[in-house]
Amino acid sequence: MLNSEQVHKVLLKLIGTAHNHNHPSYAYEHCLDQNSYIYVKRKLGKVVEKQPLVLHPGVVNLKGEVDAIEGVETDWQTTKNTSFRRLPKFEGKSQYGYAFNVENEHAVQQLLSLIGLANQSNEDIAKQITKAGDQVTALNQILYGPPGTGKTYNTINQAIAIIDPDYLAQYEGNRTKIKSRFDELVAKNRIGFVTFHQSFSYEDFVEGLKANSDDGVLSYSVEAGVFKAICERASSSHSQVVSVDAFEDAVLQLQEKYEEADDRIEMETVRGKKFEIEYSGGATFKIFPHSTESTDPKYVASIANVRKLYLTGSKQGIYNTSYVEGCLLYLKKHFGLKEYIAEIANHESTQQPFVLIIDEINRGNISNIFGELITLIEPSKRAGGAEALSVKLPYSKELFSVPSNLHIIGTMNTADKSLAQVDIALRRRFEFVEMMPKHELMSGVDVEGIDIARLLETINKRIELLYDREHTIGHSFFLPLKEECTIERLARIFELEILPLLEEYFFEDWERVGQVLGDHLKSDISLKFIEEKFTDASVLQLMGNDWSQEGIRPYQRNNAALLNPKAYKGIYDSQQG
DNA sequence: CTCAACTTTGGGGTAGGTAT
DNA sequence: ATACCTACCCCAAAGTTGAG
Repeated sequence: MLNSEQVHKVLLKLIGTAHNHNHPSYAYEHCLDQNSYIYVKRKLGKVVEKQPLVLHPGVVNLKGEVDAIEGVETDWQTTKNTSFRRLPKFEGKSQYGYAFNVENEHAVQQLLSLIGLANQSNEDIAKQITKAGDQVTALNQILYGPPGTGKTYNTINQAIAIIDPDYLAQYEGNRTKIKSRFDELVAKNRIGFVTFHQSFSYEDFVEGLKANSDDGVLSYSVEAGVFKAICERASSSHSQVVSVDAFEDAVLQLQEKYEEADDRIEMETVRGKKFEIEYSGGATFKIFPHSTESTDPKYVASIANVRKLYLTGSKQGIYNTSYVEGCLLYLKKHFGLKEYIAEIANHESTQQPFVLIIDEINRGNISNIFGELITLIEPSKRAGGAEALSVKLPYSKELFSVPSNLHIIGTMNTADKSLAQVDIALRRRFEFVEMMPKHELMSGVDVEGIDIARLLETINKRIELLYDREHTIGHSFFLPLKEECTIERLARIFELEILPLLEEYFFEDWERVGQVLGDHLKSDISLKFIEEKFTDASVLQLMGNDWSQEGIRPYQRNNAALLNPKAYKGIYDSQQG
């Protein structure tokens, strides 16, 4: 059984000390939120043993639930010891709460969460633990695999997994939700997205000179590239950018609200004093306290000071503190501005992550694009790392380093360039994650009797045999069939995507393309996707009897087969031929 | 628009009183 | 002795002023 001092300590631990510096003589007051208090009995210089914890009279509504908690005991008699001084007097008399015995900290915790003001501290801790657990994702990674294996698609998931794992967990599988969150994060500059190509250069990626013509006078300015921009944002921010953004956002909302309302907005100070504000476009809000006679705007709350108070929490050097504080309070209450202090606490350990997605990373010339910065990417050489390194940039002459909260996700198409050919510099610095076709994703998709999963699996097995596994075909080419399950769609996919891809893989070695599609096993010629351009008869007609040259046998696609289900079945089932 | 120096206000904490 | 009340003091917040 806990006595008054122990309960008090437990509450301090669970709720924090923020609001309980003022205690009446007969009780410790603990503030749960703005309108909710609980008390612990208190005797000066002594310890109260019996039923030290006093809860709001309203808990009686939760009688059943409270009784169910183990280690909590009450006779449901309102105590006369400790009045709820925060509650208005009822018919001229103080209101009293119910007194409890509690067995241990856990019991107190359960009581608190029952009152509805769940001890968020615990939830937060739990969240942080899971976050830390998920945070094993490498700083630099490249998703590689054959075309159509959903590499780019997966970078979106990865990026959200890094930045907002809770969101991903919540909406796992809900593509539209995830995509919209992704777009939102891109808009907020938390995620950067670039696609490399042959002519992508250092100037685009890190920094370059940009010519400005000002009335015919040419001048040059250094312009930051994608990479430098996101690095700066990631490092300068740590958490500030996001919070400051949230703050500016809230202020903007307030200003807009004022415009719309076309009238003063009423606010309250910390003590509940009412005052109204006006905004006339400047850097301050004009204050009109209710309890003052003067009507001209004598007082102002500068927005800069509201921001300062928000960021530092210190009232030092801020004039008209009461109103500045009131404004901030209003922003928090009406525009959901979150506590900045809390954010620092949350993110100091797990800095806000940023993500740069580099699509087709192998298409760019790595040493041209990264230049000397390639070393800075290494986790150990990041800012704050063990062997932190920085470099002076050539144009701006600024000292530059890569922050450790920037994740880089690349995608690489192994059909373009096999892994073995990849720039050594990249291989050393990135973790490579293989993405292979997942034919099982297509299982159950049936187009006029064609088992798409089997079809894909068989094609890929043949390719592996004839070429290698890096030139297989991804499942995503066939994904549209899940929506539109028709032979016409399948024919389009083959005609426009699969066949061109195969032709490219095999350098127009048509015979092999045919083999991949099982044409060699089909006895019915009309089912072959690739047919000889000239029949024996026409060769005879064109070239005469003596002509017998091996090897040169032109092939062409047999478009008729594309719409024949049997032709597709023949790919994996030789019985069909 | 900022700041410092001021007065006024009112709520918390306390001691000590009162009722039980 | 305990439970509760309350007058009063103190101090931070609210409000004021004038100068820069």
